[in-house]
Amino acid sequence: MPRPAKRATSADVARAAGVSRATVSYVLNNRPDQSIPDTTRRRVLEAAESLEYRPHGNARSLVSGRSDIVLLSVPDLPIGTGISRFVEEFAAALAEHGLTLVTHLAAARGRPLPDVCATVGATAVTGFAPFDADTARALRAAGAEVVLPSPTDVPDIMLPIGSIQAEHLIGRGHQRLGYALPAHPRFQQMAAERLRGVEQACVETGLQPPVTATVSLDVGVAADAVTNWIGQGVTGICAFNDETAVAVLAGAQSRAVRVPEELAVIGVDDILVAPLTNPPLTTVRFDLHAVARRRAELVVAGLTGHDAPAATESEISAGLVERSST
Amino acid sequence: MPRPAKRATSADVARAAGVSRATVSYVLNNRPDQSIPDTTRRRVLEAAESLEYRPHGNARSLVSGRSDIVLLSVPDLPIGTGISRFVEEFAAALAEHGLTLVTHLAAARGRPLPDVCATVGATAVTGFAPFDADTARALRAAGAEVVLPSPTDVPDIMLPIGSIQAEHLIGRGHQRLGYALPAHPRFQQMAAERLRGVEQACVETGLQPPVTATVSLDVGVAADAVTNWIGQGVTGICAFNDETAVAVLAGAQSRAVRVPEELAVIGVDDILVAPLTNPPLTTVRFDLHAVARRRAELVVAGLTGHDAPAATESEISAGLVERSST
DNA sequence: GTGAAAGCGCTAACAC
DNA sequence: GTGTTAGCGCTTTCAC
Repeated sequence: MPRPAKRATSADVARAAGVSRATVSYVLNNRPDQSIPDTTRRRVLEAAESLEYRPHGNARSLVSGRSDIVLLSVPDLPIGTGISRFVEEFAAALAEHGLTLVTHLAAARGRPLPDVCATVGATAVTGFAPFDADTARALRAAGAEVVLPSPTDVPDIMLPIGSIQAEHLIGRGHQRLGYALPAHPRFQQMAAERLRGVEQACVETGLQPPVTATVSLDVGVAADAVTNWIGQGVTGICAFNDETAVAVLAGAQSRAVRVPEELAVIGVDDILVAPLTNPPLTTVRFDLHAVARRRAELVVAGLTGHDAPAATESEISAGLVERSST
Repeated sequence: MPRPAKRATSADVARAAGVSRATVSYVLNNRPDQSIPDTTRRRVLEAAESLEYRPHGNARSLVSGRSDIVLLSVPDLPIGTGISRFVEEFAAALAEHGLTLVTHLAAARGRPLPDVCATVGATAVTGFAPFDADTARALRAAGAEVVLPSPTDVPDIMLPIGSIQAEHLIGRGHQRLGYALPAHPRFQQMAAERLRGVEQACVETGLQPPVTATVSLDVGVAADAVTNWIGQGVTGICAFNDETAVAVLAGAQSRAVRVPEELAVIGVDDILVAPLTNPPLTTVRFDLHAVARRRAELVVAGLTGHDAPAATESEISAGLVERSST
């Protein structure tokens, strides 16, 4: 069978079916307000099928003035976290609503976000942290109808991770906590957020604030931190993430500090190797799948003008994964 | 200053500058074949600036018949690998050529790839494994000008990982190797590929083929595998990836098998915790950055019709990261 | 050097 | 019920 070199257009289908382009459009979009006889409908459908016709998204969004593209601004963090998982889940969730995800690395290289927003014609733009007022305005001017999260939104991906960690440790009887900060500069903001949660939990329980230390992914550095913690009577460590927690574990081991008897450690993320450390790492895992779905819902809600269904508490919360390191 | 509610169009700029839309187009696209007086040029530029004008990518590609969108089909693998890193690097590399990356999860959920290709109007489609003839044809019919890798291409992301691992071990005097396969079904194909590299290296050196075992991320399972390997005189293990390698390490430790004296282990990926294991994990790291750039070059070359510059050997190769587990 | 006009593929009023 | 027409924002001959 002869293959059309170029992709088929709506006009090709119309010609093949012996109808007008309007009719093709009606049939293919299932317009309820148009009643098309079954025979015509079938002819159109068959023609479209045999020509392998697919509507041209660009042209369509040009006329509707609204694309189905959602832009995600990804912070240029060192990898190993759940971010990529989030991205994939988010893309899948959006796809179910007929939306297409485009990610943009918010690194120095590459064009500014509003430019990208305009060139891809994004209808919605979202990121991990709220956009500042200027950026948000520029994004709107670039054509974005929905910009999330806004500064007033409780960023729904910022779960009370720190509190969960601290409460777990406190519930186990620990009276003096330490916090292991990551060394990478890009993580500082997120780390501060989580540390705040730990501090809050300490205050509420009448404990002193946690003793912080920056722990790079180096056994020596971690070992020194451990020694210092022990010296200050700290018995439980909340680590920024699992990698940092593994470093603390390694540091403790190198100083012959027993975990969890002398020092309990809790991480965040439940990375694949978490059950394989010695002892197996206790950690906080948040359900990226649910968070991503939730975010997709918010985007869709913003686009349709409807309110987003209230988030089910359990849907977006983080869960403790207890193993033997605490 | 009054903000335009809607995004500015080329016509708005023309009006503000007191010129025609054509002139705006010439100025903004720096058309060399048109000589525009500096005063006019400046007026246009200023108008565009003050209106925050950004060209509308959709409309542009509608007329040029070619979008700047590259579609990446991502296999639905369990995360923790370098895939996400590749995606991010790839997106950045494409962005430098003015191309936009859209990723699509090749999972069951979601529409078939050719559909997605057509709706986003992708000019190029690429993936990790070659597309079969039918899919490739459908993609072309959907408007893709470039489809990579083709079955005849040597998939440039499939580096000779297995060989590198095996050669390292053999170079250290190991005479009998083991291979630790991952448990996850989605990894089987990639694992088979790497295993093949190990087998090949063994054949070339006159060794017996490696003793394979499937090692899930469970200490018990790994421990049994270790015992079995030791029983068969195996002294060096190539693991499918670092997570699997960490499992082997844990298994060895639980059976009091000393690493690397009794059993050497080498992984792949250089995950963040690799230097933190006990002993620190030797691994093979491939430069995702280079691989991604290379892939972007291939796409651009295909689009422009030029030949891609030959890959510098060192550019796309994988590198050994020696640590004390071998 | 600059403007007028056509047209990319599609949808939406409005005729017939 | 279906076809005709206009136009989304942009680029691009082709006159002027």
